[in-house]
Amino acid sequence: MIELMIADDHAIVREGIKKILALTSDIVVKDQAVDGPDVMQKLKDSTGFDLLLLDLTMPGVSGMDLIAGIKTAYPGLPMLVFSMHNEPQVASRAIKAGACGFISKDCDPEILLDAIRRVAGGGKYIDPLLAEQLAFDAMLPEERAPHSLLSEREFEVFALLVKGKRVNEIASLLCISNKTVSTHKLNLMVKMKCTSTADLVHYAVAHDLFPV
Amino acid sequence: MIELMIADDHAIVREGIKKILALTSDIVVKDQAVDGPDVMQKLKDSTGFDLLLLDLTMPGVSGMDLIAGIKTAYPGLPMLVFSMHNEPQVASRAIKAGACGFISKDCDPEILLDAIRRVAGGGKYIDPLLAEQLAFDAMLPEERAPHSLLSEREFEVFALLVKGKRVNEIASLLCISNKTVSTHKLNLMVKMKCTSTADLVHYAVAHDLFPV
DNA sequence: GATAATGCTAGGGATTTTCCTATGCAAAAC
DNA sequence: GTTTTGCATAGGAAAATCCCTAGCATTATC
Repeated sequence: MIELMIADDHAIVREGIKKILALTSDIVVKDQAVDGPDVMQKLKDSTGFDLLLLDLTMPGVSGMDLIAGIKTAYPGLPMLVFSMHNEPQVASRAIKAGACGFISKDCDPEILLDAIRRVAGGGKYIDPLLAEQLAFDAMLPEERAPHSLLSEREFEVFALLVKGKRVNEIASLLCISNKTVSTHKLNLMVKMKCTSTADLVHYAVAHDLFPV
Repeated sequence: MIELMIADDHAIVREGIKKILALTSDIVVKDQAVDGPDVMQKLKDSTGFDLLLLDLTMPGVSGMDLIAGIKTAYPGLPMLVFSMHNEPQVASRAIKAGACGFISKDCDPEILLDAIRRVAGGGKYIDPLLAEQLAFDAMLPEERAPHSLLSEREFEVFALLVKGKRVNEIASLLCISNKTVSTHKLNLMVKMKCTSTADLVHYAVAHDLFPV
């Protein structure tokens, strides 16, 4: 019998998962939490969980920080993380932060059950679709995440642009000519396949770079 | 008997709603769709729906455009819109676009049922929490969300800027001078207390305006 | 060791955007 | 009925940014 806690701020999602799990005989929802602090509190009160099913995007603490915090406090607790977004980069970060598995919310219910059983059993699980994308990323350097192609300087400029700095401000900060910054910007935009600063920000948000 | 269609790209959410509705005897899920085009197709194939339960954030078409399009094509079909985020402004815009009701995904299952029954019966429904916030917003003009202070035209320019359009592009799209667009941009930046386009995008993402 | 590739740096000129100013218009306030 | 306020619209000058080109250093390749 797998006893797990669901952590998600959306009641409908929680209900959905509970109903899906109710169809099984080997998985039972022991408790549920609605945000980061709630998770920590309930983990402290009762340590008899076999698995934590954790939504990545909850109000309050950053999801990654929450994963890392739980991993530190309860190293033996398997965490299966799920997210609305199915960005390979996000999955990768969640795994690095200490999750044992990652699935997308648009996966089939059977996949959810499969993932829960594997992770609760000490195994690992990544959404096959995401795994495939990650594998492709690793195999084809040219096809890797665009931002990993940036040079140091380009990434610096990229970060400052996303923060809202203008070309001239960046030039002052880095003590280089605005023409140079402009060149970096041009080059990084090509590498990132973006055509505007707005696109850069969207990219940064989608990939959870530069967390607030 | 209320026959409805669920439109949501996340299987877990769809399952969750179905299971909640399965507990009732007067509501039945007749069909489901996973994205905007899918919704339109299935509406065309079968017009016998009493209600459309629509997720605002689906891949492809913008949620608001989808609502407006459905409203135009099927004026008699009641739409109950739900969203992950509970920004009052988003709810307000959805209603304006043609939705008959708006609930947040973190509402209680009972509220979902209540909302479905009311909207299918030709009534309206807004999440009480959101309604309260909207009421407060209306009462305290100074404390309102910055973007609610924007004029129609300013909001239009704001949306396009966030989408990555440049001033000149926007001028062409709206058939006005780039100087005018620039003025709108300047004014909206002041109202939004932003100093760069990047800030605008951050704001839009944080408040879940313009869902993809 | 020669050659090629990559990254950081800019200049010059074209283009875009900003900033200040201003007009007409409609609604609201007085 | 006049005044005020807010909105949409631009023009012109100035500033910022873009785009093309290029030098120089480091590293990789052969």
